[in-house]
Amino acid sequence: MKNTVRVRFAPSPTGFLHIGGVRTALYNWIFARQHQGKFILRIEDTDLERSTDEAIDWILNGLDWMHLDWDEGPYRQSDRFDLYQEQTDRLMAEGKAYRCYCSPEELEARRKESIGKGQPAKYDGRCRDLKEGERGGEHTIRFRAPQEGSVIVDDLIRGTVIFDETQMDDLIIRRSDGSPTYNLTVVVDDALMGITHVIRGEDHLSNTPRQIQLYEALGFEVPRFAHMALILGPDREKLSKRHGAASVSEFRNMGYLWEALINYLIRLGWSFEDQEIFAMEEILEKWSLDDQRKSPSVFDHDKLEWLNGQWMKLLPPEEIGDRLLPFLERTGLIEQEPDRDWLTGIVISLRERSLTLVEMAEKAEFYFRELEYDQEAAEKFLTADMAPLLEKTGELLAKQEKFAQEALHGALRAFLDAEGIKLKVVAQPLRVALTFRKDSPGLFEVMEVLGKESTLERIEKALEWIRNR
RNA sequence: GGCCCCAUCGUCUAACGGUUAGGACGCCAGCCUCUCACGUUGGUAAUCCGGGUUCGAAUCCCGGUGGGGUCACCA
Repeated sequence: MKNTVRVRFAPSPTGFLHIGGVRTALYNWIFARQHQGKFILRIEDTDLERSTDEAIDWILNGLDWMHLDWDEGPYRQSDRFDLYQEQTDRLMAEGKAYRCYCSPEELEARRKESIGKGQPAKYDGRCRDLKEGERGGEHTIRFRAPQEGSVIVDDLIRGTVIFDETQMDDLIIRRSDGSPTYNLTVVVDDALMGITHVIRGEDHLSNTPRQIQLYEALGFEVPRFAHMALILGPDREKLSKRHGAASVSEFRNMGYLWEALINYLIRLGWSFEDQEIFAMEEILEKWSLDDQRKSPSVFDHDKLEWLNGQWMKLLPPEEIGDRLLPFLERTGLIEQEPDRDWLTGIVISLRERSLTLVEMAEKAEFYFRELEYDQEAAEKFLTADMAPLLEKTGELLAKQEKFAQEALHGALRAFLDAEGIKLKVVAQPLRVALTFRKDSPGLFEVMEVLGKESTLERIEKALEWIRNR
């Protein structure tokens, strides 16, 4: 029987959950689900200086919001230092690691020197073959990397990548303060946790041969690797905060739906026929690591926005209503739970004209309170010669029993036909009266959501405004 | 600079030796229409360059060029 698939997402908690990070998590999550495997969350916080609990919260919340749940963890590497020490001791005992007494300053100086001479900036092996007691004091521990031959990375996305071992550095696996470093911890944990597939960003590809050396030195089975092409900013460099929004929480705050974000991310480097819209169930069915493109992708904000607009219409309006609530609260439009049917009506009227929840909340404002008239709109449409028609329309609406859009539409149409007036003529003044703006959802939708009382009130208010101008 | 990866419209991508090089976002125009949108129809726009291999190359090979990643007591 085949080993069950075990994959992991292993972020370091040194900042917000980056969009590239969440894509890595997404790939791993999907891969695990597709193979009835386990998705493990591991926090790589060996750098005690830079790791914060706050950042762990951001990561957990971000994954949570993206609906990427994990089966094990979160493990924290800072709880596992003993394990790394054990393995380091083993390497030392077997002569596969050694103490290095070179200070950071010393190393820096020698690095500069060799770069100056056009040599590769690798550790020069100064302490590699020290005799007992030759140097002393504060020291790190370095892995004695094999120096001849080559390491072959058989990558699921990139194919066979060959690295020359003569290029390989003796990397530090334990700092002078006794803490373990990334390249050791990642190998030890992936091995001990039984990780079968390491799916991560291409920025880790060059780490892979050194990690393979470590797996072999430790006698661990080497997992399969898959290095996915990176997401780039508009300047074609690795996407970062420099490029504006780059964290999950920012997208969330900008009113994006997680479904859209996932949909967007999965289409980077992958496609299925001419399809653009993918729900998670469909992704699980159709996506495959084997189809993943090797070239990096530029993050396109416009396309994400379009996709979000699609998802705003795709999800049930009740659901969008739920998601909209925090944004309405944020702008002070509601203090308490509004009537759900009413909220749903608002969503239905706005979902075809809002690309994000933020935009929807902004556009919804007129439903909640009376606003200042848009100056241009009022001047153009709330004119003295429109007053009589507006007034008659008000009277007509006042007579309507059933304040539903079809009925209202029919009634007004009949009235206007009898008078020989086009709907167009009264539509704009009416719109300004009801919504204070020159563009809005359909008039009759607005009336229905607003209700008879507010509708008549607002028409009355507009008439008064005309009289006073 | 060393090592590694990558290369089709501006962007995301399809075409896995034979297509008028397809779709999507964006942009432009028409239609729809009570406004704005949505929708819809059409348009704009690409195989980085040079050599091979082949009857035939976006596709395979080689070499350039270009872009990216990585070279920490960060992960």
